[in-house]
Amino acid sequence: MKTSPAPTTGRTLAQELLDWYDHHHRDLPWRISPPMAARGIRPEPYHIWLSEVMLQQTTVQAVKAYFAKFMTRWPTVDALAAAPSEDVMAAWAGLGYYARARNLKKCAEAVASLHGGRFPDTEDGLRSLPGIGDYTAAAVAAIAFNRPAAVMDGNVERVISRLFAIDAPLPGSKPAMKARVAELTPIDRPGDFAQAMMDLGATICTPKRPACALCPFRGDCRALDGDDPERFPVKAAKKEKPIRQGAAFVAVDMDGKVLLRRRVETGLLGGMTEVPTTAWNSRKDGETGPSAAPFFAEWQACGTVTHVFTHFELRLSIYRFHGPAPEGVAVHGWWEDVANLDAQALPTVMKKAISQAIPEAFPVNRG
DNA sequence: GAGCCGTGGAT
DNA sequence: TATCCAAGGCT
Repeated sequence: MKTSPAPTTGRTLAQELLDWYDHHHRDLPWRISPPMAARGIRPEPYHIWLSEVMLQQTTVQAVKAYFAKFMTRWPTVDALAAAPSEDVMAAWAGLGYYARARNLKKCAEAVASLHGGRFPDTEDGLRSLPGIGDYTAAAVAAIAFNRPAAVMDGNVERVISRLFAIDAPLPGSKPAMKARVAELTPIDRPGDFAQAMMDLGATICTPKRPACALCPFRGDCRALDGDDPERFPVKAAKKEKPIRQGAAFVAVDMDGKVLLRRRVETGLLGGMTEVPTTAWNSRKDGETGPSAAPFFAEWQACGTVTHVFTHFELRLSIYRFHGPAPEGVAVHGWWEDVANLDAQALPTVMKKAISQAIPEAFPVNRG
């Protein structure tokens, strides 16, 4: 057991990590692996940027299919900039945090029109673009442009907080932790260092049951010295989620078309497609029943759908109608063929609501 | 600075 | 079942 020490010098730690990365890095569709990099292959900034935005608060597993879809449909940032917003939103549907998709489009347009289709190659330049914050600016600068930027995400926070046994709770301790990262980041291979820290956090230095025996920092880790790595990082307590309730109305006309609407551009599910719903509030369900439907008809109750958002839980009562569409009902929306619902920008909660009323709307072809 | 902003997988 | 939380950004 070490008594003092100061973990070894920053350069040594970085070297230990890079050696580990050379052997244990993950192969990812947007990544240039060390052997490829050794042959002079550089990452494509567009690919790094797109993957980083998709990966914000989102798992690698979930991102892979979306990244492939975007690569096929929009191979360049110019192609993405020229795409209709509705197409981009529909392609993003299901991935969540839809402000990312709106900003993705804005960012692509800015790069295409203001920068000639090339991403800025500095942290500050990247940081000024829509949807690119501290993390993404540093990540793209380091990975795509080999800039020695201090990259800190949730993985890095975990690794650093354990390595130095930082007791101060997040997010307050973030600046101090970033300073540590900056000290450790090597001048050569800053991009690989950043990716190595994140791979380490994702595969070895995990939130639960970290595989410390396999960690390149096992001889330097203060948390491991203390015998309880899971204690880090220390985080501020989070508050509980309120429950909101509402009703959703799935209307199907005589041609088998469903009444849809587009949500306002900002806020929750901004710019996405929905079926008509009441407001989502905390009142009792009886006050938001079929009397709030988009038109008067024999609405049939068909159960409830529960969906958990980031800061509240939603309980939606679902109502179904099948019959001739009243005149003028779709002035603020449109009737969409059930067979074409997959091409719409429907967030998951809306697919759940529609599936409750029309079980065959989204055939379960998985598994 | 703290609240808002999705979703699905792991434990 | 409940909880956490994943390559965060914007206001």
